[in-house]
Amino acid sequence: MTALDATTKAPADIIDLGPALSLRGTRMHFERNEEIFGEGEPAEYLYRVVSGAVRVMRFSTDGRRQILSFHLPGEVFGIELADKHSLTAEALDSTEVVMVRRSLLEKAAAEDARAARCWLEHASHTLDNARDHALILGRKGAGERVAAFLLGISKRLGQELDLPMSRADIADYLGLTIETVSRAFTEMERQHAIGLPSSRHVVMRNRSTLAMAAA
Amino acid sequence: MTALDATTKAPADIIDLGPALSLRGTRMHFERNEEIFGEGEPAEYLYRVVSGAVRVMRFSTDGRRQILSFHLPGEVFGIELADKHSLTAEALDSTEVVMVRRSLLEKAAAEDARAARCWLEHASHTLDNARDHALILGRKGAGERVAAFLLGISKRLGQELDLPMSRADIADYLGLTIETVSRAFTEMERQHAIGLPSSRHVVMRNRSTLAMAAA
DNA sequence: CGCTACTTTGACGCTCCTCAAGTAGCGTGG
DNA sequence: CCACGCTACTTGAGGAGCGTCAAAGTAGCG
Repeated sequence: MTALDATTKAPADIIDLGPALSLRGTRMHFERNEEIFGEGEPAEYLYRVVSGAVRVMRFSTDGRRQILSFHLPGEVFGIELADKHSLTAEALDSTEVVMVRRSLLEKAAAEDARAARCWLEHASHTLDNARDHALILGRKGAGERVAAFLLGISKRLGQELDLPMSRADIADYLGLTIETVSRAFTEMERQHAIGLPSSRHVVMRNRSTLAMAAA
Repeated sequence: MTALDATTKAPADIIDLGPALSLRGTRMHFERNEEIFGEGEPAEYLYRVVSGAVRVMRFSTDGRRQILSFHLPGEVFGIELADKHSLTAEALDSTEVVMVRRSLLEKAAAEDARAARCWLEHASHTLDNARDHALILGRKGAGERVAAFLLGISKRLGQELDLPMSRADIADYLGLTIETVSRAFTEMERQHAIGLPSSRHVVMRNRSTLAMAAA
């Protein structure tokens, strides 16, 4: 079931972590930049994006922000094992989510080994993404980072897409500054790898050029 | 049960992921720089370090290396859900490990919800470490990265320790070069934050200076 | 004792950050 | 409907930090 299917076909108030793990929850709305959960708060719920988009991030002690992931319609976030959140999640835009009490997930996992496995599978994918992210942050240049970001987002949103996040969000995701991200976008447009009819609207023109640039 | 306890008290050929999950395995020895498992290979085993140390890493397509974690005596690594490893693990030094067939773990998790939870807890800690790592790689300067590394390793090896890894390994863990890591070490010694009687032997002299530097 | 691998140190250059100015898009109110 | 102000984005100039290249120093090992 792809992200797209989830928005269109899945029942609106269900979080579906796999064949053996569907949980009923309640819908909730968040405004642009509104906090969904914050570091240190009790982790009472897990979430699925219905519409809109979400950023998940961690802060250093002196306030610098690292965005760890973006979540688009159909995607699940906020599943933690610990009682308290170690991350902060905010709506990128006016966003609709389904929230399910964590106790329901705990109960399902305790009663059904297949459900526990679905949970584990989700954690495993999250971990794999985090590892790719570390490779990007540790070993790639600015152009490569932005190319990797664009390839990742267009895999989820298609060849032509509206970015739900600002340049500042992209910068904090890629470990760069706003200006560097902006220059990379401009340069890719100049090379006809992408089209930029407006700053948030991206057309993937030459995927292989980008794949090359992402190394 | 701490890492130190595990080397001294735990039965040598047991991998212990928590109160409900102890698995018997077999010992195996690896030489310095020997591969324990490689990307793409079937993930048949999980591992615990008995003595020595291990680096776990991922490569970019053009061969650049990002070290994701180091594993010291008592620590578990190589637990994957996927059938194939997406990472490579190598011995940093002459290293003794216990290996347990993954099928045993799968069986334990399928039969006992508490065992599955232990597995999930391990994944959760791994993920939390990966997130801290992303913050370091994305948003910290060279000095801060090295300080964070030293604090992390001394938390596991004590105030006075022998680094099992080279400057090149530290550089590939922190997203820096050998030279930059070396310069940061020298600078910290100059500030009496650490002592460096030899290049691999570190004495933590002023933890709070380092904690400050790690920001 | 001499080789080899690792580490340190220095000089220089490139990438990306900083600071600053200017532009574009958009909602609000006149 | 346009003026205005706000925020986001772009562009440029200059500088800092880290990478690159080169060489010398050090330690382990046959």
